[in-house]
Amino acid sequence: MPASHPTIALLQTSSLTSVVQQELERAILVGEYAPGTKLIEAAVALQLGVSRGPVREAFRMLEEGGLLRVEKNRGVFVRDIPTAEAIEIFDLRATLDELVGRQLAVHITPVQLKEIKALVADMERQVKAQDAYNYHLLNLKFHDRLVELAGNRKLTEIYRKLIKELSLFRRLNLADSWLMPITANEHRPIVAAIASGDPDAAGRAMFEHAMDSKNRTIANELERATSVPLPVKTPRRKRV
Amino acid sequence: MPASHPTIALLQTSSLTSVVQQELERAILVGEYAPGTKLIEAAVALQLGVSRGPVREAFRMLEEGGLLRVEKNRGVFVRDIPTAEAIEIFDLRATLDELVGRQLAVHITPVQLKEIKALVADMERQVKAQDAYNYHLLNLKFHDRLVELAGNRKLTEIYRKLIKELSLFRRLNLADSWLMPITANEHRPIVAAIASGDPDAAGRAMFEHAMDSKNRTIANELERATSVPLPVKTPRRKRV
DNA sequence: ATTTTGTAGATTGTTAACAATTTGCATTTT
DNA sequence: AAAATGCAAATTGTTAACAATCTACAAAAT
Repeated sequence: MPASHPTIALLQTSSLTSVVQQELERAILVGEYAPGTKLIEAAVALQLGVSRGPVREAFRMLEEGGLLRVEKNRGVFVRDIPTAEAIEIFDLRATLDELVGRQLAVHITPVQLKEIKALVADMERQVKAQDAYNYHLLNLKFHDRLVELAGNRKLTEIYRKLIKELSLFRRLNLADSWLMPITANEHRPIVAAIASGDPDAAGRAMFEHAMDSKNRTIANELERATSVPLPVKTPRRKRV
Repeated sequence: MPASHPTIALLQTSSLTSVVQQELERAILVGEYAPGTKLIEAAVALQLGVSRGPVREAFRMLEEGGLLRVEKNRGVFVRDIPTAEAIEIFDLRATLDELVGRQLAVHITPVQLKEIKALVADMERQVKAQDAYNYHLLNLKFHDRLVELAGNRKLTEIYRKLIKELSLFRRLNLADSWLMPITANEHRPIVAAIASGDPDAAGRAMFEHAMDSKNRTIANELERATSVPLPVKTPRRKRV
């Protein structure tokens, strides 16, 4: 089977639906559509130059993926992850990270270990440079790569889905830049535990790191919620 | 907000898309559409008395849910979970079950414990009665309920998704009825560990049970695969 | 005989039109 | 003034038609 022309390969794999899905997902994750935003079929269709059919299909996929919320006859909205759900996701992620640590301690190769160490070093450079944005990107990359190296594709798939949902949690992403050095300090011990080949130690290190991250983020969030109680605009409901 | 008339509530919540989605999911999980089966839009639409639009939207949801596989321009198929993927799912489930055990050991109430014990007793009755089918249903219920009682809705959601995918793994469901008494014997120790309040013990019991189930199922599958090597009909691919 | 080519039918991808519901706002009613 | 009522516009739900692609099979070429 010869490698097809790139344009042909593109036409064979991507339908309008899939392109719309990817583009909407990108826009949501990057914050172009904030949580709570209503997405109007016709507007999206017009903007992307397609008809409403593919847009609706993409909506259904993103709904199933946890990024959109659909209210029948009323529209689809970018999901806003409530704190309670974020806590659940954090707990779940901690357990998955524990599994990742256990797997890596046993199966990681020297080459992979080197790659991970390079990421940690890179992050430490961003800390020194006070570059919260690039640190954030590298941190995502670091954890994503660890999961990937654990070698369980289903795990990777679910992990990524959880990360996407978390990114809709109050768009906290860059806001908490002052704890950058704190989280950074936990990365070397994690790598060391993995390198030591002790599954329990590596699992525990990953778990604790995830839970620390959870506690910091939630504490942060609760503080913000109490100090700046911006009035919640309740959307009008249908009359029953 | 007064409780609406049931018919009104139905009309407000369920669109054609959602009904088609649920009906297809039911049919797939119950085995009416075997893994590998091609689903033809027009045929499904005709059968359910709707147009192709809602069917396509339901297809996209089920694709995202892991029950269907879509090949552009060629159709959608009921997914056939390869053994490698089943192994991944089993491993993942074991870790999730471990989390469930840890949570339950700490948080389960006496009433809930009683409910679980009743399920175990019921299963033991099915073993005595040699009723593999009802045992299977109760076993699903048992584990599903444990996850539910762990109190993490995101965990429950993901767990159920994994179970659904597993049910597409060679439709093994009832086939391995002779190991019914084996798995049944592991349930009481699990409940005991949870009741003891020791998170590590309960987590370990759940994890081990899940891994045992994995090993039995995979061994079973491999054996069948080698003893009855029925020729795999390779579908015709497009010429490139 | 095997492979290639051509073509009709089946099926999927996409769009456009129509139907039903909701939303916003002016008007009326209390 | 506040609450109900009644449209018109906006938006979503659904269907039907059209376009593009694939599949199956027959005919032709090697």
